Amino acid sequence: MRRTEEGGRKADSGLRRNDMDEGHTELFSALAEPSRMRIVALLREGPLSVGEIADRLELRQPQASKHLKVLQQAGVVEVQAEANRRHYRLRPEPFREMEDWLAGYRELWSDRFDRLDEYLRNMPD
Amino acid sequence: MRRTEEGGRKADSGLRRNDMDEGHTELFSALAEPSRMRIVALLREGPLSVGEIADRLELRQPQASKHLKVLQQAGVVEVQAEANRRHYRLRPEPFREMEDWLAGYRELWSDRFDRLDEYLRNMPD
DNA sequence: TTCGAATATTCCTTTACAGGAATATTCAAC
DNA sequence: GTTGAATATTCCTGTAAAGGAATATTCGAA
Repeated sequence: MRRTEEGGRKADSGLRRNDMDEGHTELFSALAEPSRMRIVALLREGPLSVGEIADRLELRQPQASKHLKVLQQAGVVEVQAEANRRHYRLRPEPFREMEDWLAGYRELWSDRFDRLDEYLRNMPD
Repeated sequence: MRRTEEGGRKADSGLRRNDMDEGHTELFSALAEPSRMRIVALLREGPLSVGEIADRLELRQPQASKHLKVLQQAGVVEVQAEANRRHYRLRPEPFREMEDWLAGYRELWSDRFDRLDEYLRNMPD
């Protein structure tokens, strides 16, 4: 099969607000794997080729490719072809999305919520 | 087996800084499941019993219990027993941890980094 | 046009995990 | 103690996903 260069990024256009919570499962799933987490951490330093990633993380090349594919489908990384090499880099979007998602829980550790929490905890049935 | 009430929270005391990235895989894994994500979203409103959670999300009770167990082991929720009922509530810690983790990537979407990104993208080999 | 490097893909096997159904446990009330 | 409600656990089964090994594809260079 001809390899398509445009990247398999899943369409993220038509997300209604209610789908958001479930919509992040692919992202979390992609990050819920030690090797992929290490890849993401490594790519913080900048774009790297598959071989470099495999070397630095002591992964076999096929596994590195597979993990990168998963990360790409989740929108975490994007690829740029250059001759034989593929340079993978982090995409900022998923991190922004995660930040937005997290924001919905930020009241959890605010002082105000801590007091409400305490209140409910001691509430009689 | 006797059910222990103290909760199976995984020890999070001795985390060296280098384990952090991999250390979050359990958390991401717990959230990488639609039903659990919905449970977490639901618990934002406040503590709920297993039955209430199962009802509101149209889950069967055993599945609800299982998901809550996973969430508990990941430290996402804690339980408070009250007679027959178990009241599950969100714990703020994992959200704080995620916020910290995310902070390490925040430069990704800063203006400064965007320019660096652009620079590297157009870099000759 | 053949070769070697870089990367992707396929096939296979093993393991983790989710859902369903049934059952066990715990507790309060009687 | 027996019962019923609330919850947890076990067993089973299907499925998705990860790693290993082998192979296919692509490209630049000789």
